[in-house]
Amino acid sequence: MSAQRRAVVDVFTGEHVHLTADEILLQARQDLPEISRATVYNTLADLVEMGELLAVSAGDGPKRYDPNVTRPHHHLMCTRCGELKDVVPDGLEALNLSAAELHGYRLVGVDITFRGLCADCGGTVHDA
Amino acid sequence: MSAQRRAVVDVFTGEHVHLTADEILLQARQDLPEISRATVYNTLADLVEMGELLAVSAGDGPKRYDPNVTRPHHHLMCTRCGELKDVVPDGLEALNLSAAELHGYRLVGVDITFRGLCADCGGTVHDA
DNA sequence: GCCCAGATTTAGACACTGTCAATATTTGGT
DNA sequence: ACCAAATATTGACAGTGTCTAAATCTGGGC
Repeated sequence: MSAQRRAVVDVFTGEHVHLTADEILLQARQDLPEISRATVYNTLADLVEMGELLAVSAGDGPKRYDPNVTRPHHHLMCTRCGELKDVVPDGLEALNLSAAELHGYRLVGVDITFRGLCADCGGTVHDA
Repeated sequence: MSAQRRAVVDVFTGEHVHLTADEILLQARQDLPEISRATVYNTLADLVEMGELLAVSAGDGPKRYDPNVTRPHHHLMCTRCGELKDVVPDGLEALNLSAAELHGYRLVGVDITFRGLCADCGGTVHDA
């Protein structure tokens, strides 16, 4: 394992946030200033392939990388700043598609994204 | 209302598919060959603003535009070709986040995307 | 019918996210 | 130390979407 890959992996140790590739690049450059963008993308792709990271594309904006791969979960996204939180909603078991709704698809999984405003963007404060 | 806007609106009459901006541009050009890309984007943004269309960004690839705004619904997406179907899953009412899971967010809505393979991409046929 | 203000359209440049190919460098085994 | 294979780097490229400046069109008032 090269120093570059270690620098990318190290970004995630202790971090429980969902970073974008660009944020990961900036963080990794604090350890290893000469690391290139392509290497970060390559390493992230490898980590996703290996199952060490989850790539989450929610709404607009760039993909975010989720180091929480041990517990299945869904996401709560701030529609203003893009911040993601992991959540495990209640009532998941009851959710399903009737045969008629399947339209001949072979179902693989389901992604649930709750949309809202985080505390910093006006969450529980007022209504606009 | 200009001829250009009409050409964009006309793309959706009778169509029940979820087109990308590029597909809409190509269709509109069959009526009005000189229509520009920027106008299509402007018009789509206006239609979304007016509530006549829903912009759906599911997974990778470009946004798709959903003319079904009368009935709330969710989506079933082919992870290979990107095709979208509208669905209304069972068990929606039971789905929710506990207060602890809200993390101070003000909840606005929820998007549910079922992932699968459509019939053309290997849906009900076999496993590889 | 003409004119003008405002809205709309256009072309093209630009930005962002991500991918790719060619080349250079590093790594680890022998 | 050498060599083959893996990895990293640079910079070009692609797809999607936005923006700006200039041209054009529209519709109301006369």
